[in-house]
Amino acid sequence: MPSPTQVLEQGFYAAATPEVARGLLGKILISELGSQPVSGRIVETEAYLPKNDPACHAAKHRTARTEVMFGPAGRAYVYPIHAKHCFNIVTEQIDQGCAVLIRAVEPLTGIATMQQRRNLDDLYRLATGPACLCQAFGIDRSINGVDLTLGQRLWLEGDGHHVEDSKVRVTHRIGVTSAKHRKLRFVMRDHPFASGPKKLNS
DNA sequence: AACGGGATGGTT
DNA sequence: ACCATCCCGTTG
Repeated sequence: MPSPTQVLEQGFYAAATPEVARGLLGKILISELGSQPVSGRIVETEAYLPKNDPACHAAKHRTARTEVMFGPAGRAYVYPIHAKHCFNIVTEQIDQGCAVLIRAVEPLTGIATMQQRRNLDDLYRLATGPACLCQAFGIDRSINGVDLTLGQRLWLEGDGHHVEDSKVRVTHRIGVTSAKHRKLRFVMRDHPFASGPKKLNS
């Protein structure tokens, strides 16, 4: 019989950011933001740290844009970039200013809906890349600050699937210019739904 | 008010 | 390699 699913609660997110990023691999992202539910399995994440991480939006100081990053863990931090959006989950304790970026998921359900939203059929590019998955899941800036621990509108679940360390590759972050050396990207090794250069993922 | 860059992604 | 596109933080 299938393993019971469980909504990820605040305690899951209120931990060290790299641990959360690693732990999110294999978890299920579920959106009921539109009329049709969609879901997918997370295959790629990045950690943005509260201290000594110049690539983190909250690195310098608190601004209007990054306000939710300083709020409770388990809330959505959605920011616009290049006329698109990226979806993050706030981590650690209040006032820390850190988050995990969700970079790619493997589509599971609601695929037709995702294909409509993306105006694209190719399953392998439907929700691969942070801005692509936002479009596929109906995530825009109106979602900024939403509590992801409620199991409503947008949330995450574990389904008992265990991701072994041997299946995880840790690399530098994609598209980040500062702190380029830091290994804070977590990706399922050789996964067909991961973004980024293939050689980085194997 | 003006300016420049960006945790992107699609095209050449 | 190029660039569309636009928001945000910084500077004046």
